[in-house]
Parts: sequence; C-alpha cells; structure tokens
Amino acid sequence: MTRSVREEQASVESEEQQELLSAEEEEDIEREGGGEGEDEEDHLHHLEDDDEEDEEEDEEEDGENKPKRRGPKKKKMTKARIQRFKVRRMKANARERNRMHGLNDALESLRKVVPCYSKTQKLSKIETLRLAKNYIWALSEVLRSGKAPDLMSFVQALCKGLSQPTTNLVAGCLQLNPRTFLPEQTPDMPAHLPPAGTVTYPGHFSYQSPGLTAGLPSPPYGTMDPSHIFHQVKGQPYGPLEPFFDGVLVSDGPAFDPPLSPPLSINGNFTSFKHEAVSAAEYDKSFSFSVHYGGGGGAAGGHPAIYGGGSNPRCAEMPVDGMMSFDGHSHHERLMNAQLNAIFHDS
DNA sequence: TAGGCCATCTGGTCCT
DNA sequence: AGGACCAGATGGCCTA
Repeated sequence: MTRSVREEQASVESEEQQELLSAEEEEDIEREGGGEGEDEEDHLHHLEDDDEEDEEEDEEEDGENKPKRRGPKKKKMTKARIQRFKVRRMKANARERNRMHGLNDALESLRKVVPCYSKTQKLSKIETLRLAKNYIWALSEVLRSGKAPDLMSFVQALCKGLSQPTTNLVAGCLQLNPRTFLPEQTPDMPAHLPPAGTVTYPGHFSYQSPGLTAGLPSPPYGTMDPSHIFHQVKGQPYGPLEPFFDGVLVSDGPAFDPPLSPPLSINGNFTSFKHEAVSAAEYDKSFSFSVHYGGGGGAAGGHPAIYGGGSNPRCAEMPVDGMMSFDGHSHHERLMNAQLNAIFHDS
C-alpha cells in the first residue's frame, strides 16, 4: 500500500471515528447516570475514574482469596464511564495521530533540505536523521576550517553511519547531480524561492538549499562557492575533514560518532578561497564516471561502501524523476563532475 | 517467509 | 483536568 493510500485510509478512519465520537458523546450524555455494563468491564476495570457513582462495590467480591489492595478503590466501569473512556481515548488517538503527522511533515521538510531528495525514493526516517546530522556536521566543518574539503571526504562525511542502501543512494545521487548537494544560484532557480534567508556576499554565490520552500525554516547553510566546496585540495588527500575520517575512512557502520556540537564558525573567511582551475580538456577527458562504481561488491572488497552495493534496488535503479535537478551544465557543475570522475576512477 | 519500515493505538508520565 | 510527549505493542505492506 502506498503512503498516499495509507493516508487516505487513515483520514477516512479518522472521519469515521469523528462521527462515532460525536455519536458516542450524545449517547454518553443520554446515558449519563444509568446502566451498569458488564461486557467490557474486564479489560477496562483497571481504569480509575472520579465519578461519584458506584462508590460502593467490589469490596466483598474478591473475599479473602486475594490480598487487599491498597490505594484508592478501583471503581467499576459503568456503561457511561466506558463511553466516556472511549470518547477520551478517541480524542487522544486523534491528537496523537495529528502529532505524528506533524512530526512526519517536519521530517518530510528535512528530507527536502538534505541531499538526495527524491519524491519517489524516500529516505527512511532514521536515515533522514542520520544524513541530516552528517550534512550539518560536514558543513559545519567547512565553516569552521574555512577550507574547502575535497569531494571525497565530503561524500564520506555524508555517508558515515548510513546504511548501505542509503550510502549507495547518496553516491548515485551525487553522480546524477552534484549540485544537489551544493547548488549555485542560477537563472533557472525556482521563482517561488523567497529572498529571505538567502545570504549573499559580494562576488560569491548565494546558496539556497535544494528543497527550500517558503515557510520552511532556513537551513544554516549561508553562502559559499560550490566550486570551493568540491575542489580537490592538492597534497591534502581528505581536505579539512581529514581528522574527521582518521581511522574510519573505509569502515562503514555505527562507529561514526562525531562530536554532538561541532564548532561552528559562521564568520569563516570565504573570501580567502582560491579557485582551482580544471581545464576543459581535463574535464572532457574524465567526464565519464557514470556506472563505474556500481559493481555490487559493497564494502566486502575493501572499498568504501559508496562504490559497491549493486544489489541494492535503491542504487541500481535510481529514480531520477523526482530527484531535485537543475537544468544545464554550468562551469561549476563541470568542475564537480570532473572531481567525481577523478574520485570514482582513482579508487 | 523473515525482516524492515511504517501508522496507529494505548497507557503512563509530566506539565500547564 | 486535559493536553503533550513518549515508548511499547500490534498489524499491514513491501522486498529480498
């Protein structure tokens, strides 16, 4: 059953319960003070109620067989009490449903601002949270260090602690569209995006979150030049995130546990970034990374998990339709693709 | 068929 | 008292 069908069914059930609820409320009022229900008493008997009615009962029923219970007397559930309990329970259920829907909505919002958003292939709740945590951590590291990480370490930062399927999804997503991770402002930027929350610096790109929509909280991404984020730092194999990967670069699993509150420096000096030129020839030579990594060995062959996992449907058949995408190939995207090529081919 | 994921129900606890 | 929050239980759906 798809989620939408589920939700529809849930809403139908909810409506039915609303009707039932109002009907029972009437019934409750109608019956107030009358009747002594015996049928549903057993499983509701433990419930306490403060009604004045039925104060005296049950005392001699158990006799000496059971030890006397301390505390307030348990009161028998009358029909009216049962009805009130049901109404209360249904109200509580409805509230809980709404609460969980709100939680899910928030989670959906999070999915949209995290890399790899796809309408058709949604990340699970737990994976969304993990990826969001990694994303925040990686971006914070970039801000803190003031240096650009190489793409490899950035991707690995995103994938730390994620399941194999999600790792493959992230890797595949990155291959399909590197700018999904750190898009630049382009003329084809969705017009509905509000300028609010968009921080711009002279001479730099104004970064907007891929899935940012009006009404959503502004992610703390700030502004940065994507080419700086993804350029490979020569002589610096892992970039500023290197300490973060020491000893865990290849490992995959729950070992990853970055500090809960990474130092965040929003005053990072982005103007000190230098462009590292990638020639068009170099780009053309290496622009063929697709399909290279989907071998299917997973981490078994000693490779990082992002190169394997061909058995995973989430990787093998990447849903492109719902994926966040930006038309056209900008210079920056070509740079990113070139780096991706280098990464996936070198390993 | 087992396992993962999910929605929902439920009772307990805490807070206003 | 009532609502919010939480965690456990349960059952359905999907996939390998």
